[in-house]
Amino acid sequence: MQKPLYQQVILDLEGLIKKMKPNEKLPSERQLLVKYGVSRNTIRLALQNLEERGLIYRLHGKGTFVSSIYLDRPNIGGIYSFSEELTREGQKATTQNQSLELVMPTTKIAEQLNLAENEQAYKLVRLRLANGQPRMFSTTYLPEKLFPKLEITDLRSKTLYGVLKEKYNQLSVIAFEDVQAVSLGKPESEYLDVKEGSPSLKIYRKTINDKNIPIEFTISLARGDKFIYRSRQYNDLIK
Amino acid sequence: MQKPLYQQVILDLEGLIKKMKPNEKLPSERQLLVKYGVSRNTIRLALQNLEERGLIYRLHGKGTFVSSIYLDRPNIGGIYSFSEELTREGQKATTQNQSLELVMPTTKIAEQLNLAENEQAYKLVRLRLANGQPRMFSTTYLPEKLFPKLEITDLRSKTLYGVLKEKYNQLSVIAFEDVQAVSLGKPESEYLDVKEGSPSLKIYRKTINDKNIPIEFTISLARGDKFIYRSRQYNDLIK
DNA sequence: CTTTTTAACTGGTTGATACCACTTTGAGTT
DNA sequence: AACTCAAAGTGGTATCAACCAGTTAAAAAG
Repeated sequence: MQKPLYQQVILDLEGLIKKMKPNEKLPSERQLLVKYGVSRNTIRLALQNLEERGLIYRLHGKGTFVSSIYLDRPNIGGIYSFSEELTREGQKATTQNQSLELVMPTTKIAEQLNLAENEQAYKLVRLRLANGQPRMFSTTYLPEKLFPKLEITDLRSKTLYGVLKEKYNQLSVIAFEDVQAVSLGKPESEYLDVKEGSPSLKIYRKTINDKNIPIEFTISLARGDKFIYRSRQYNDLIK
Repeated sequence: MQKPLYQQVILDLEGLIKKMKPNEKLPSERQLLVKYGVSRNTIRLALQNLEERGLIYRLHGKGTFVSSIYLDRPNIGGIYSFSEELTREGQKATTQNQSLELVMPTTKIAEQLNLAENEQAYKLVRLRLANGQPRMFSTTYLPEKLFPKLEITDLRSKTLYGVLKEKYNQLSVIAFEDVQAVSLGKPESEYLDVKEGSPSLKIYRKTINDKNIPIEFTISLARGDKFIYRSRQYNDLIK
């Protein structure tokens, strides 16, 4: 049971890229095709994947090059993780797990998680703090069928993603996030320890696994004055 | 001078998707191939693009489905291609170029653009509208040495990125963006036609070209009730 | 020697074909 | 009626071939 060819090419090219300098030119597609003994389609599949993840960029008529950002920023393309972001800034991140319960989701949530009529979901409410100060208030929904017997005690020593990965063997691959600016209502403002009506980031996140199946849907509220959302956008759009 | 086939397919499928419900099944690749009279390669190219942009998702052995990624959809976000994203949604995107002047940037701006002590920058102020309604107020700084003799008339018929690419051969590759929630002050609230103190997204963007040189720094304010910022985060795993 | 043109690169698009891996369905068996 | 399993359908991987569209450098022209 061997991995697909294009994934083998990806792995090899990743090693090659790591040894190269930013903006250095990679072998052309036709050279790679000979080197690996595969078709050009397969090479292009691999390159496309590397481009999507920001490791390389391609210029029509010129060639394929190592992206510069990758080397400077180790966390490139990684799924956004609250604790990782904070520890990188030297702050201490803690999480208060407020509650975990099995609920019948609203139609909107069920739609996001691809749940059928009578399927339930876990509702996890968390408060994230930095240096003991509230930063983000999150409500997470997880399909019950994917994570049977999830316990709040599972989350005592591990992060949520750690539990999903180790206990349920669920790997998140892509997260879609929508970010909006809102005014805080009363209950949330109390959680975040700010005045009612304060500006806040409302973040919707939907995470899917490698089978394109949704494994998580989270709605977060973050303090506008203490929280910055960071992202990187790659220019791969059609012109 | 015709658009590539797969892009025509994309446009047509976008129209189809808009009429469908979340999680509804699309025609199979082999059905689409007959319908459009193109090869399966072309169909898959189109579907792959739609999948990347989160409009559809595919399940091995089951089919291709309409994504539920759009939430309330008051607007589609992604500052990166404001006009393209909007026209794709069937909305009419327009830009009012308020002013363009050559200025001596603040140290903060100069730092972002890698400018030396006495180097100047163009300051471009724009108001972006959707269906005639103000959505985003942007102030953009461009290094004068990279874009000599930039004229506001250049922007009459083309987008900013179009001008940068065609007149100056500058290709943006990566944009770093920081997003924050703020309350709008008086002048900005008037521009965006909302009450003072309304929640707003403040977006800092730094764009870098293929030589790793900063070519643009923009600070934007977007209406919190009408603008959603969307991003996609990839995990390190190979799909 | 400078300019122009051509040829040889580069990645981008498209077609045709085949088989693999996973899911659902339905015919056949028990 | 329930079960088994083959067939048909789905997207995923892979090859071969050809041409298009930008870019660059070498050859030809002035």
